[in-house]
Amino acid sequence: MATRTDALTRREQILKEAARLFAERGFHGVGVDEIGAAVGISGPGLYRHFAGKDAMLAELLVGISGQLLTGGKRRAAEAAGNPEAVLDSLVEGHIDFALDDRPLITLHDRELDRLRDSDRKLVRQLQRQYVELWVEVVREVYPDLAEPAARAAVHAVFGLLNSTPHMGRPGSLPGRAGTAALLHRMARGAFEAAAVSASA
Amino acid sequence: MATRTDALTRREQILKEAARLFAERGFHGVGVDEIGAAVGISGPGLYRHFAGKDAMLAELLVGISGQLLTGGKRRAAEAAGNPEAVLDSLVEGHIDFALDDRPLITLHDRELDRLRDSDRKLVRQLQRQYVELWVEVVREVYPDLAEPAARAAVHAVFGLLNSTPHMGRPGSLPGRAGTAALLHRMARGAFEAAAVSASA
DNA sequence: TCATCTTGTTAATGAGCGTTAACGTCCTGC
DNA sequence: GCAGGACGTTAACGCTCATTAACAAGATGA
Repeated sequence: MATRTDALTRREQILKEAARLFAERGFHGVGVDEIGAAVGISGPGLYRHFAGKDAMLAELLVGISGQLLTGGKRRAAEAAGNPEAVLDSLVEGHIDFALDDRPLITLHDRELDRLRDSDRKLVRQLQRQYVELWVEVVREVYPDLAEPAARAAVHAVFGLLNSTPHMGRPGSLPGRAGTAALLHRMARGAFEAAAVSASA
Repeated sequence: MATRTDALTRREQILKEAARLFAERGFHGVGVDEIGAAVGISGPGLYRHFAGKDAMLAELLVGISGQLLTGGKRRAAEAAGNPEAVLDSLVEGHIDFALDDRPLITLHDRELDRLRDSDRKLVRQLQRQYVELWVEVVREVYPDLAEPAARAAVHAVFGLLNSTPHMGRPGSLPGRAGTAALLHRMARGAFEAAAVSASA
């Protein structure tokens, strides 16, 4: 039994490879044999670890949404009382996630509809809570922003931050730190610009 | 034979419904019978109009990329000599597209991998040209922005503008005009913020 | 030493689905 | 008025693919 120190458990290996493959070719586009092959076992051996292909996707998506929400809440609590700092921390956390787990980010808004009703509802609820967390903070930093506009702005900034999978992999970028800084500035600039509607 | 005035040709009906269904449930997630049913004919009747399911997706994606590029070139030519105006016009055109053809925007960066090699290459080439068009204009407006950063910024703004499908359909938005204006301000604000790296 | 759990394997099953065949019908133009 | 194309229909084929069955082999522990 693989412990904490030596790499990943078989289950975790499978989830990681499945995430990569799902992100590359879509849930329906990848077969169980391929997922098995990616971890060195073949085909139906996966069923010793998961109830089915659907269960892998469900666990991935619920995990993503949960991680985002949990991390967001933690950051909000850490910088509580300082909305500017909370917003910066949320942006930073989301960027880390987008840069470090590109396949998961891709899955996150691409394969949600393939889930069983109950799982989909759960994921949507987690996503909604995450959005609301952002909306609240954004409205504290920019009080002039009405709630519908704030919500739209938050979705737009998510789109901005989640664009990392579309950027060519290696050399065309300013490096990880530079990309993170660029995205951070752009996100804050986008919110700032969204809020100037108060003057009109 | 349906002419320009009365609604859509059968082919166009099919493409429209196929786009909607592909966007909702993914290319592999929707069957030809469903597409047929959506236009009132059933299943294999589609093969009188298209060589196959793949051909529908190919025509949709090539069409999208082509429209975006053509429109972008036209706008660049119309406002030539005034980079600020060109950039605003590009942003406006992209927003119109994102708001009026949400299903197509969704397909655009979701199902590209399901194409035959030749079609995929064509679409990628059109997309690349479109990106380059933006990058050139952005670098004229913000000369301090290095090319890799400009390219990353363009992708990020595409992500921002293409976020419309994630916003709840009707009442939660500030209305079409308001949403368009909001997205426009945010896009410009994001570029502006991207460019302030020169001061650091 | 022997039951048992874990973790695999390969072969079979069965459903879903894209595609083709074979066959009608209506409209059009000579 | 009738040949032929445009446009549909239903039935059948064949392939892919998730899932299950049946079976094996190494570790564990009484």
